[in-house]
Amino acid sequence: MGRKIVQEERRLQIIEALYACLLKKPFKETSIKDIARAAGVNHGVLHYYFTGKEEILLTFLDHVILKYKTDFYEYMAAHTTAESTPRQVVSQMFNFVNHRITLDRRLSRIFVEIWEIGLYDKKVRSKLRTVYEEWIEAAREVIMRAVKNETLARRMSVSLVAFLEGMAMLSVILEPTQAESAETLAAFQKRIIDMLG
Amino acid sequence: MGRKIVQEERRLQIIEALYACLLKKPFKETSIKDIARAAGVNHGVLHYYFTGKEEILLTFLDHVILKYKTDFYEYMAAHTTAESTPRQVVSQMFNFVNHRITLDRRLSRIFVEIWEIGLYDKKVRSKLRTVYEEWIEAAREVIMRAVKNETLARRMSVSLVAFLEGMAMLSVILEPTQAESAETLAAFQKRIIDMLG
Amino acid sequence: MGRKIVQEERRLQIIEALYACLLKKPFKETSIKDIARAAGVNHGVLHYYFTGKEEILLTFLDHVILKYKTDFYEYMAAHTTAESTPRQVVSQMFNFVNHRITLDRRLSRIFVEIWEIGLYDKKVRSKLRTVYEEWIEAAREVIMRAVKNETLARRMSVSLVAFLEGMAMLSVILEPTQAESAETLAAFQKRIIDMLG
Amino acid sequence: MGRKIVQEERRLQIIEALYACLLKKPFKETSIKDIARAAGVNHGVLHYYFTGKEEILLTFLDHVILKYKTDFYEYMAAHTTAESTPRQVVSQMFNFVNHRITLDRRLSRIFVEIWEIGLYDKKVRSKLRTVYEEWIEAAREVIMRAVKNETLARRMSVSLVAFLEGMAMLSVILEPTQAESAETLAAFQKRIIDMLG
DNA sequence: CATGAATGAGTTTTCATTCAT
DNA sequence: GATGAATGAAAACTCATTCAT
Repeated sequence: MGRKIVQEERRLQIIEALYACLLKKPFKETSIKDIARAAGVNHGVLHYYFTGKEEILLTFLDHVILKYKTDFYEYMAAHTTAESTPRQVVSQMFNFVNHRITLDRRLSRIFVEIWEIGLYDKKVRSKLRTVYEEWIEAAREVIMRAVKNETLARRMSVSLVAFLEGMAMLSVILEPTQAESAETLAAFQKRIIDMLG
Repeated sequence: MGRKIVQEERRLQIIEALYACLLKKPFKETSIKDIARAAGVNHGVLHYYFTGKEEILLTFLDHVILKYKTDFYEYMAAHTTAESTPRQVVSQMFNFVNHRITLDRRLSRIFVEIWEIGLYDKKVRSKLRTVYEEWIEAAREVIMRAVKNETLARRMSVSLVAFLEGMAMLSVILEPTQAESAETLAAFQKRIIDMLG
Repeated sequence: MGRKIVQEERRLQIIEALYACLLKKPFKETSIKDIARAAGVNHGVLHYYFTGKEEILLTFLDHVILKYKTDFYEYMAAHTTAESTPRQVVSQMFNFVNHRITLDRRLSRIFVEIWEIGLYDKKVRSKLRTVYEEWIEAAREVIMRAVKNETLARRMSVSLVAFLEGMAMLSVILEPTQAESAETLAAFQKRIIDMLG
Repeated sequence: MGRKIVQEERRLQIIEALYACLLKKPFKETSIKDIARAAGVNHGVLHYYFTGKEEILLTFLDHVILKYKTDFYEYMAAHTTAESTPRQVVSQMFNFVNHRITLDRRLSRIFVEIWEIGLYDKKVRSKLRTVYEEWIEAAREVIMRAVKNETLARRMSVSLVAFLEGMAMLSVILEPTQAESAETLAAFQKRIIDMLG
């Protein structure tokens, strides 16, 4: 019993160490020993709790995804009610996404890193695919309440996610001020909200 | 005389080999010997023509950027005239960007790879910054002819580039059909053209 | 506990292997793998215990220096007393230096090697400087007991060390018999002892 | 005819380049291309005029030795006559050796380098052996004129050469001022001259 | 379970040497 | 003769992984 919990804590400790490492170095250049050092454990331990570097990354990814998904639904539950208009719901969705995801430059950096890994790693790509499909689907559902057009809602949600991820990438490369990015996001999203009628 | 040409050809041969390698493996996992093998030359040659792996990448990047920039201006010159309306010009710009860049999945993959490298490599990031700034600027100029509003034109061009790059990334991860992506692009761009009045 | 000892033993084993290698090849031509082979360990081990080739050399140097310094003071303690005359003390010093250092051709070879490394390597030169300054100082102190003249004692000790090291070098190049060298050393040193009055 | 001269000039040009290189880097780290660059010629040329790096060094050594030998005999011829006393001759010998050899730190550095090479390279060691034997013999002859004792003269000359080379080495490692070294040399040599009666 | 010593494959880089032009 | 392109062997170093204690 306690065993399993200790195990889970150790694994958590390790994936948090990976997060810290990824802020400094690309995954490829992050050695098992780097992660172990950051986690404050012996490097042998990592091979005990994980089958290898890849599994650490995959587990890390699962945790990040779960965390943001949970946060999203909690946020939406806290900021919208059954009476909220579609525009209000969409607006709250933008609030969450902007501040918790797109404008979080550290997260953006890590995601650019993960996209790249996903290019060549099937398992990572598969997880990313699920994330984006789920995200697009969530957006589509919210949008559908306003536009009532499947195809249009789907396209709008895909475009939205593409735009947001593109902004995340550009913010990492161009390093504009938060304000600049926030304004561009706001202007774009205002258009969308206007379209919802 | 012939010497300089041989040099340039060899360098070209090598960066083309890098291109081929990047379709299979991330840059970090692509060894000098891999590139040499792909180029059909001895690995020592790569150190003769380049100071190291990084310079090969940087040169590759320069070539790619130059190629697309040249192609873009040639395309625009061939497809627009002084009499073209702003909408026609923007429309042609979309034509080029969609088919030659955003929907070219191989190019998209390579750019995701380069974004990631730029995360930690100053020189690469600096080149990327220039590319995106130039691209945004080019789009802004074209858009300005229609909207006559600096701030708006800038925001629209940033949003456009973010959207296109986001679409490129999503197409790499989600691997939708060309048609799907093309439709999403078209729908989005139609909105923009409509906005130009 | 045992861990630290294993570490120290391995390091010792490795620097002893370096000693053996230096009898055969110059340091520059001695590869990490050569040293590993001589030590009977995997080459990776050398990178585990040392940061690189230079550190192995520096550690080796420290050990050699410490060993001879310790031996010297032990020898002097064993062969002289508070009642020994200055001449007797100087004589014992010569005994030690001749047999343990100057006439040890293997040591001489290694020191010629180290001189050369010190030519271009600051850390090695710095260590050599300390060694020679200490040696000159030790000789000066002993000589001072007899000549009571600072300048003279200093010059005599510098000359002595220069002569001894020159003899070491010549013995390496000319490869005379031990006897020849010993006689030259004895004759020279007899002069010095005579000078002490 | 002219051919041979051109050849000889090229070879000279190359060994002078080696001299320049040796002031900066150890021989082992000096590449053929380094020497070629210093000589202002194509690296292929070096393989045309020499069979390899070693032959360049050997030729260089021959030239240095010849130069100093010639200079020495010229100097002695210019500064002594048949009427000069043995003490005067020895004194002039010291003058030459001190200023042209022992106190020339650049030459000393290069000789430390060459000693080291001679440790492991038979041909170089053989040349060095000849040099030192000749030098000792030259000194012995001069000293013999005063002391009339074969064994003593031999020992004195060996000691002298050992001392001078030891001083050269120490000056390279300890980097004392020229004055300090000159004084130590003078004091030592005064003793010798006094011994000559 | 934890530790850290050991392994060995793999990477970038340097360079003497060769050789076609 | 001169040039510089090409070769391939060898170097230092890194690191995921294994395993005995």
